[in-house]
Amino acid sequence: MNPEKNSPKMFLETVKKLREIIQETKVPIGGKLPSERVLAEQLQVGRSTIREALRSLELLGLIETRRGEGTFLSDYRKHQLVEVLSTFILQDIKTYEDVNETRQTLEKDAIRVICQKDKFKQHRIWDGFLLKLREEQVIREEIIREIIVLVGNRLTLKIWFLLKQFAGDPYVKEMSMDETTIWIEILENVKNGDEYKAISLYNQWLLLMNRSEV
Amino acid sequence: MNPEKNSPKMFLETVKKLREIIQETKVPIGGKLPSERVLAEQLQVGRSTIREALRSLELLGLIETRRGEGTFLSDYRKHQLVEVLSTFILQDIKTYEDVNETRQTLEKDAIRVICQKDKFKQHRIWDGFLLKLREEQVIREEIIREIIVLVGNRLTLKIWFLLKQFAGDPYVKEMSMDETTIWIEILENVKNGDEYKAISLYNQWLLLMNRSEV
DNA sequence: TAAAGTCGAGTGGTCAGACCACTTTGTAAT
DNA sequence: ATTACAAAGTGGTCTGACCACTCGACTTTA
Repeated sequence: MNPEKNSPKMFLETVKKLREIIQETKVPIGGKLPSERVLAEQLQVGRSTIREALRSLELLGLIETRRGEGTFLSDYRKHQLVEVLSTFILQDIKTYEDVNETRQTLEKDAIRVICQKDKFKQHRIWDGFLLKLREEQVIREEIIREIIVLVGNRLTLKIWFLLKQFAGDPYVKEMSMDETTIWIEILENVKNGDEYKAISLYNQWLLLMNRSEV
Repeated sequence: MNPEKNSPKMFLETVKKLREIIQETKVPIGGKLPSERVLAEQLQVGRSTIREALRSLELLGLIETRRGEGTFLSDYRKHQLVEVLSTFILQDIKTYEDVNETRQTLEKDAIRVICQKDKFKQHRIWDGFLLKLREEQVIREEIIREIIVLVGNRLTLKIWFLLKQFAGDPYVKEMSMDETTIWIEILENVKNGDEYKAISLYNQWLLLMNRSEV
């Protein structure tokens, strides 16, 4: 009747412990982790258990393994996760809509915040985008990302980035004339700090996207 | 130079094959998958490889395993995407500020959406909350959660719920008189669908919270 | 006959040991 | 000093063996 021995989901415990090790030993991104055999002895578990945990983290893109070399802490902007999850999750259209809605929520709020902060109003980045919008092709994603980056909330940025990958997104397509026009207006209102107009235009853009997406 | 001999991550191949099996045999949600031993023979790989793949999917919340029973396809609506991702996303973002801001973004948007949807305006739930607010003690968290639930975006709800846990949150404390007053006003404006007033009051509440949080 | 108890087959959880393929490193031969 | 080769270390995989647990069929019992 050892409650600690009961340990349901040993491998989940291992995942947790691995994370602790990574944090405590301050492994830098790209840094090398102890070998599987060492970890097994260190955590007093079998190598297979260690491997199950490591493989899970690998599928998440948290770590990267190279045969003959070792296991390395990876930069977690890997896509494997998205590919796997999308086939399971995005089958459900409702979920797909949820993702889009949530992403749009973050984008709208970013626009609002930018409009409210004085220091951003005269930011020369807007003029740069306006120039690009009028001359060359710009992707809406670049603009939106720039806005969110400027807000400075890294958590929002990361969530947005992940959601963007999940959405089948029309973000990478080239912009139509109508869209370009709208985004020029949006940026001009952002420059002036006119929150309501900017949001209103963003909503117009969403409607435009939905129409053309049929 | 045998490209097929390069063996690009057998276990990743296994993940893919498992996905195919699940789709082809049309395993329903909650349905049982073949046992690990059967899968191993079916895919002509060792059981350990199968397990590494299954454990990865389990960490993602795509499957559920019960010792002595088997492996089951879990409801992808309650996937652990957010939980898992946030675990490592939040580890390098210690800033509570980011967490709080993001959560407030979601809350504000929920309020906006509720105000805009006609069918919610006369919802009797508001009257219920108003009654409770005036008589007994209600926790702000309940109100906010109810609002987000009503919006109906499960992803947002999950993210919000998670953020709430990470934030040191003052949400569970009892409400002061001032707060109660503000929330009564918020709900009344929500009832009337007055988006701007509701948001404005919410912002007032945030200021109040920041002052008293010193 | 019906209820209770027992046992075995099947399942996931874990471990140990053994290879393999590959990379790095150190050493020996040139 | 350079090169060639062997050894050690690492992840990748397989096998077989237990354990703990669940469930259902069977036996026993009232």
